[in-house]
Amino acid sequence: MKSPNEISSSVISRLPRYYRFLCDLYSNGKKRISSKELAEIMGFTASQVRQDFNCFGGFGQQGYGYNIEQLIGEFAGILGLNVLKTAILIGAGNLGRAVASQMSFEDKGFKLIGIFDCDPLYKGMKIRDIPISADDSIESFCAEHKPDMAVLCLPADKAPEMVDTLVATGIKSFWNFSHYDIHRKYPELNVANVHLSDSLMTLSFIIKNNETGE
Amino acid sequence: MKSPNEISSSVISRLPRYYRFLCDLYSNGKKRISSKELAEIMGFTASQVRQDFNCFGGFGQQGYGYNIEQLIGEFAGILGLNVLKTAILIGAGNLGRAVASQMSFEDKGFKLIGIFDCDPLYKGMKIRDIPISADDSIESFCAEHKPDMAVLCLPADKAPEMVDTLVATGIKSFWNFSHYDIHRKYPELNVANVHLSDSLMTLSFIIKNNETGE
DNA sequence: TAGATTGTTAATCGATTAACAATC
DNA sequence: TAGATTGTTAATCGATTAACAATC
Repeated sequence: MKSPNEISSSVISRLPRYYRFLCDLYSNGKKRISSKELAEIMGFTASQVRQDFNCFGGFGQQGYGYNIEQLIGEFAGILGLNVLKTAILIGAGNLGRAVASQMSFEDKGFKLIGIFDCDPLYKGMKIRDIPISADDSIESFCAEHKPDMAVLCLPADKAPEMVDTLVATGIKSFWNFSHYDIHRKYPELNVANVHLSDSLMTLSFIIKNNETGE
Repeated sequence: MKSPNEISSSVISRLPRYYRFLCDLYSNGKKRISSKELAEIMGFTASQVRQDFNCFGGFGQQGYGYNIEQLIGEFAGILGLNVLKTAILIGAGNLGRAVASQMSFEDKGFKLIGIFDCDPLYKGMKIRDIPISADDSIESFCAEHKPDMAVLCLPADKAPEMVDTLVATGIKSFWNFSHYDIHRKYPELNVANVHLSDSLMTLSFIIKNNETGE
């Protein structure tokens, strides 16, 4: 059992994966699992699974293993999925609309309450019953609804100014799909970056080295 | 200088970031940089930058630092961005269309040559001049064009069968947005996974722990 | 009870950081 | 030449793995 700020980033990066695999197992009807079996499925070692789990508490039982339903509950709590956080989405281009319409925010404790775009083309459109509003209404909207988090789906060149605006209205957390490096200017904010192009470059690297290597 | 398979996954995960920051610096007119300065911008240590670079060769010059244009070229080569790879995209839902229309595949050496969806709703539509075709034409298309890579933007429940089909046609690399775990069945394939929901859960975790912690 | 599997401590392994001689 | 900064070796730090007593 460790205090939250002692959890290493290696462990943190594995938490969503645990949650995902456990939910999967449970929906397939599995009720309990040993560290050995889970490790096999996820490609870890049993030691690592037990070490990771024990950062947060002793969830298992000797001779038996872990109760999957209980584990799912524990991880939901660890990840804060049951804490309600309101969110707005900035940038209703292809990516923004895809995220707004497909991501199940609710399962992660987020509630999408507003969508904004500078292009009047989208005005009047709705995604999941949320109207797309003009950029210039963001400040008044935030003043009124105090959203906790902003999803950034706009081009990198428009991001710096937008982040300044949003930070000024009190938003402290960002799910950032743009290539603007928020942490550099605002190291105190909560940021999760999604760099799709990094992922594609990694695949390019893997392909290149498998072709020459083997 | 290390051989490709000696490069640790920690180093690999940093390569796209180096490339991204260096391109950024260059487009801002910067010509040379020291490990110290680059480290500061990227949030690494100077030692780490030099260690990382020297996995691939001695690109710098004592007393001077690194030439950014040269570095960009080296990293493009390391990442295989100049090797042409053809790609198809499966699943033209919101996410698939967003990826097809916004991702700059060309910059990473990929060429998107086909888009497929099981839903006839999309039939006849084009994205970037690439027509969306029906799922049942995938096999003949692959037999003819032998694509190197497939982007998977379909639901997890349809993914296993699709991967079997694609593997049978000879595709060895996948950019996987679905939650199906390809590596479990096919450990030999080249796979880069994108788990947007993992990223959002990580943000949830960060938010939760900053609120209680500070 | 015997077998299984945990929680946890100790050992190993690898990655990051520090230091410094080489050299531009 | 003096100053700056690399490439690289050594030291440190942290993460993963192994081992095992505790116990269900």
